[in-house]
Amino acid sequence: MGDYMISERQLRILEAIISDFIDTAQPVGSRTISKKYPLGVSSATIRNEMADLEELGYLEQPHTSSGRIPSDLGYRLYVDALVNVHSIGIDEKEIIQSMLRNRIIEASDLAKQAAKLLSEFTNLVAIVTIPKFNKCKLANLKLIKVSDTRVLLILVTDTGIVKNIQLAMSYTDQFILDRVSDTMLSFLSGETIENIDVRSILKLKHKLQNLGTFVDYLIPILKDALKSLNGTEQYAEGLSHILSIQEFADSEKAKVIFDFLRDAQNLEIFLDEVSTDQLSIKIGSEIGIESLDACSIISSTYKVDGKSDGKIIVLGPKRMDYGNVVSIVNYISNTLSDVFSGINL
Amino acid sequence: MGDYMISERQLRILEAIISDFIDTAQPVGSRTISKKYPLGVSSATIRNEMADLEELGYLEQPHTSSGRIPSDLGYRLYVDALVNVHSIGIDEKEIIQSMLRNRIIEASDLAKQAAKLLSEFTNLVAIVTIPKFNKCKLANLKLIKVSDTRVLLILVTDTGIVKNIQLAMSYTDQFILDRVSDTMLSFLSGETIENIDVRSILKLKHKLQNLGTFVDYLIPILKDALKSLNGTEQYAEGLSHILSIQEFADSEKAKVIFDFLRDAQNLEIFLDEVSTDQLSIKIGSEIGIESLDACSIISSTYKVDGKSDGKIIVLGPKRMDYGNVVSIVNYISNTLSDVFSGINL
DNA sequence: TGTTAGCACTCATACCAAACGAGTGCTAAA
DNA sequence: TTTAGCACTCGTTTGGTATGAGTGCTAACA
Repeated sequence: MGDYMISERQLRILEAIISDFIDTAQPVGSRTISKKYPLGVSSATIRNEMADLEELGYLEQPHTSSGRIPSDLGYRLYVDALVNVHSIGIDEKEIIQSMLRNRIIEASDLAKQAAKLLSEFTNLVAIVTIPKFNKCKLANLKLIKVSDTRVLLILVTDTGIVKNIQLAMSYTDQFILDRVSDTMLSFLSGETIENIDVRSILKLKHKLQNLGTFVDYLIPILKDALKSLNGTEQYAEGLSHILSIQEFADSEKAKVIFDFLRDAQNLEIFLDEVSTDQLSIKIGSEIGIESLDACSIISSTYKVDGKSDGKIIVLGPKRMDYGNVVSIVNYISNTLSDVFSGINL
Repeated sequence: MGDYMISERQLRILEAIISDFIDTAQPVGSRTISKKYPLGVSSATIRNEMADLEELGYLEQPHTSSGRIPSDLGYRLYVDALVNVHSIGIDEKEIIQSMLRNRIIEASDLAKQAAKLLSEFTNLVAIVTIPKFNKCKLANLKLIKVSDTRVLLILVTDTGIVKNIQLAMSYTDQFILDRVSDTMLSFLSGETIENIDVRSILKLKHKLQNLGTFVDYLIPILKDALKSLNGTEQYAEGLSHILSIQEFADSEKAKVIFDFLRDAQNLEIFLDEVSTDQLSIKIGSEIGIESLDACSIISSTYKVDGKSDGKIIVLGPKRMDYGNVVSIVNYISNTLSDVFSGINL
């Protein structure tokens, strides 16, 4: 990339056009640019340059004799070459830190909170997924009787993530459950969750010989339960922001986005497709999903202890404040990394 | 109620008008009625009756020389006297039964699933709350070390609801935690959550004399934690249906509803206000919330073991199929009652 | 006395042409 | 190479008219 066949002045003009369009949502004309931006050239000159920029594919004209709007390619150039990512303010940082480090203990709450912050600071839709649980190490474990037929399995990782899984079983004496879970813990503590497979559980049987039948019974249930940990949990917040965006003022258009995001099936695939780069910006057709052609997504990946990872996604109209959103995504991504990695005391 | 100063024929005409308006969303005129509905009178007669019905407050005229639309009072009469609630089909029943009785064990999943069904069958917004936790009896309790400074308090009710609360404390030896939680359980088991106050916890101290300082330390933390249980958990589904409703085609209007529903604060109050009757229908201004003036809500209460209760709410435009929605709400409400009460299977 | 036909009137909506104006492309002069 | 000027385009606004759905009222009718 980097090497665009385009003059410095053209770049400046493109920048002005896109900035203005992001502000006003209106096709922008040469006169507007020459008046509002101190480029030192007349509207006629700008007019010529705009014609060239259109020919190069950076601009589009909704109809003859209207102003220009950026094409996806134009946005791409803008994002690559022109957006400057200022760091977010100290106040925002403080809020984010306090909201994410304060009294949140469950992974799902943390993700939800992060999504909320993200959508509030950007006024856009935010989605945060929970890191795959199975790369973390087991730190604590309990089996708790919930009813005569149900048991709650609680897993705590060394990173402080808590996860509970309901098991359906008809063998629910709390005394036995305590013995089993104590033994399991002493046996599995420090193991990564993904390594807790049937084979390792089988060894448990030796340690609990007097409870052999119970363990036999428990193993397939545990196996199922651990499998259910593989799904990606995600939290979306700020959907209603879509309704405030001019591009989606027509509720038909808003509905397209809503319906896409509601369909979990879609979302799962969508999230998988989303780049696993540290930070990725996809604009309109680059997303490759027709119903999101009018949108851009900015996504990032956060790592937990450098291993398992979760995703952060902001979805908005192409006409968004890229610099601002990128900086917020970055900051929250990093914070989330830290918090999940257990650096939080 | 029951005794409306209104003739049989006026009732018939009102019914025809409201039915037609629910179908078409257009103000309905006298001629439409005389043609579409076999009332055996001419449009002129209907015209006269409509004028009377307007004077009585059952109809409104958006502007002179347009057709009539029902007033809130008109809808009220319609709902009270004219809607007939047919039972829902056997197919629907089967779907609901299988979705709610099948492999769901967590209260929150159950509520979520019920809300989903409700919104899918009605094409409207559905909200389902989980029965208030603090009227349930304590069935199980554990303290689990999460990190050196964090402990998880897990509460299980006799109705099978699981709740975990984070405690920040620097006294986190799992062996001690086990002893304390075992004693607490033996001591508090069967007590309703709301009765677990400081006084009852104080008695715990006697039972754990050798851990006196620990209990001193624990009590204020527990007190805080229990306070945080008072919130009502609720699940809303089908928000996007709003966007398909003519009344809210303007995304400004849709946003009003969205914003109201998103604000948890609002929702909490709103849910408290919602009638605790077995079944309640509120129309427009009857709701008493300005931003919902264009809506009706149909709500019901389901009981768990005749004690604690949860709410079921369907929110839609006043122009909704009341008969259908009522029957679905009723059926799901009853099913939910059953499932929650007999959750141990 | 209740019902109906007829008619004048209202008023939101559709329609259409003209005026407007923001913006362009092109040309010619600086 | 830049700029001023100008003719042209085309979506939007404007205003005036027609349309028609619907009303209220009156008078005739059963």
